[in-house]
Amino acid sequence: MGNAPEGKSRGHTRASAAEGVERALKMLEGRWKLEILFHLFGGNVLRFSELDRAIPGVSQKMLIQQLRQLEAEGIVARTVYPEVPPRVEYRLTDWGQMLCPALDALLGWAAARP
Amino acid sequence: MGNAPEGKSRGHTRASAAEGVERALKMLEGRWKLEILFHLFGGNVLRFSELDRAIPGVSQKMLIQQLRQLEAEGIVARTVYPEVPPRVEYRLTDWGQMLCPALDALLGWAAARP
DNA sequence: CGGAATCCGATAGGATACTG
DNA sequence: CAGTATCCTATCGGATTCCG
Repeated sequence: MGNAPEGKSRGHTRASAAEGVERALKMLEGRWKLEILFHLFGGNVLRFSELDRAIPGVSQKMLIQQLRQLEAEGIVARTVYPEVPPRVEYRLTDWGQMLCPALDALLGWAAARP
Repeated sequence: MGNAPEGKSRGHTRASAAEGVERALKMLEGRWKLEILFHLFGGNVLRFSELDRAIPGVSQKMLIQQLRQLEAEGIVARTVYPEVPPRVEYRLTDWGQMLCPALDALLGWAAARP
């Protein structure tokens, strides 16, 4: 492709790397997603109402919206127990758990700010 | 604080880690920021017009806006040469360069999607 | 060349009320 | 309990025009 001065860790082109990271970031964008994720990291399993109470300021609409998006992306798993009253539990998928070190790298970078 | 099942890599509380990552992500949010960053990674130094041409679809307004935000956050450095016609160059700061491995971690995670 | 200023539509997110 | 549905606002981003 003309010029590739030197590769970054993998064999991506600048364009595809930008797109890939962009897609990854899009999955995490949203006012409440990170807060949800950090409550679920470590294998925690929480019900809708527990998340609602654990995250101050979130509305039910936003909470369910962000959860649904995380679920659609395969980061969060949703389990419905056919009981009455209804019980729904949220946890991270295996892949979702793998986000932790990546976010930690980002946190480390932010902490290194001059 | 009641319960701390087990810490993640560092000594952060869930709340502060979420906030920290949230701040980091906010710096990278914006339609064109990643594309800008990937053009500057590796020590590349580009003029405004070069970035403009290198990033198809971006308007001057958006380009300058995203550049200004990256500059304000200390990720990008802007150098003005008092010539005529004017010349302005953009490059990453040292700290900005350090973003690369963190984004690569994110890319690696995205690539591991089941 | 490297912007700034203005207008304008789309979307993200908040408040509130209602439901199976 | 775990959501829907509706309305409303603020911010984001695009298009265009003008300036030193």
